[in-house]
Amino acid sequence: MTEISSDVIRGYNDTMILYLLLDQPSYGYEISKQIRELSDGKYVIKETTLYSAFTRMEKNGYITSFSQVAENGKRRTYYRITDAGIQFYHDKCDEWQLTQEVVEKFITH
Amino acid sequence: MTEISSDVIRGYNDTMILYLLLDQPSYGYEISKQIRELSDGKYVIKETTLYSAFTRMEKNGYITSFSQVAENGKRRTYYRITDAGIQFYHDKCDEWQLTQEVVEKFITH
DNA sequence: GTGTCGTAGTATGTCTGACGTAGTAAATAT
DNA sequence: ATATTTACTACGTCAGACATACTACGACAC
Repeated sequence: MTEISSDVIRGYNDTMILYLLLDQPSYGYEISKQIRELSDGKYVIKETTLYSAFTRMEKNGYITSFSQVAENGKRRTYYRITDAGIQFYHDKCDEWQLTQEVVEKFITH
Repeated sequence: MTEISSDVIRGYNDTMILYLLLDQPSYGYEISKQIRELSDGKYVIKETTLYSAFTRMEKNGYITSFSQVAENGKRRTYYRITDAGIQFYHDKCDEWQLTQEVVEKFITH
């Protein structure tokens, strides 16, 4: 039986970011907007949290970065998810299911 | 609109402990066993995590402690939930609902 | 009579993710 | 001209989780 770590949503920023990279590469500002929109404004990721997540995930091999000049002439750092990143994302989804089940037992509705 | 903090399950140990104190006072070893049992062994709280949660929550006014000699002659530190603790617990339950809704948007099943 | 297991903790220190604060710089809106 | 939006980087702090280690008592086996 898998034991879930107690350090849970704390690490779910990474999962949210990876989800948004599944379809195509993206960059900080865009990811930030998408998280805000997808969550209906309920969750707004802090810039420092976001960019440090990029750094951490690149170090862990879950994403790779490349620099590119956008239509508007600004240079952006884009991030692309790797196979290891996809794997990590799916593992986190499984962990989330387990976590939900556990936490639910201690919640009163 | 309430914004959820990104520091989430990380703080849910407190919620689980408080849940187990709702009915009657209890102590570390017992709480630990109950968490393991209620979660079907999926979550086993670490001793240090548990006892530091007690210290923190007492400081925050969510629980109070008293020492008592048990049937077996051993001295135990019992903890009792306070009104502020009950309030905190319910707030956490609400937060959990919100968090679930948000995270779900980024999870693939 | 000794060793191990279960009970019931305490002490100390480290690590990590989140985030506060601040600053840079170019493009766009007013 | 100025403010706002876009798109970051740098630096430092904090809290919760947890690793490691230690104490102490009772029961029970061998």
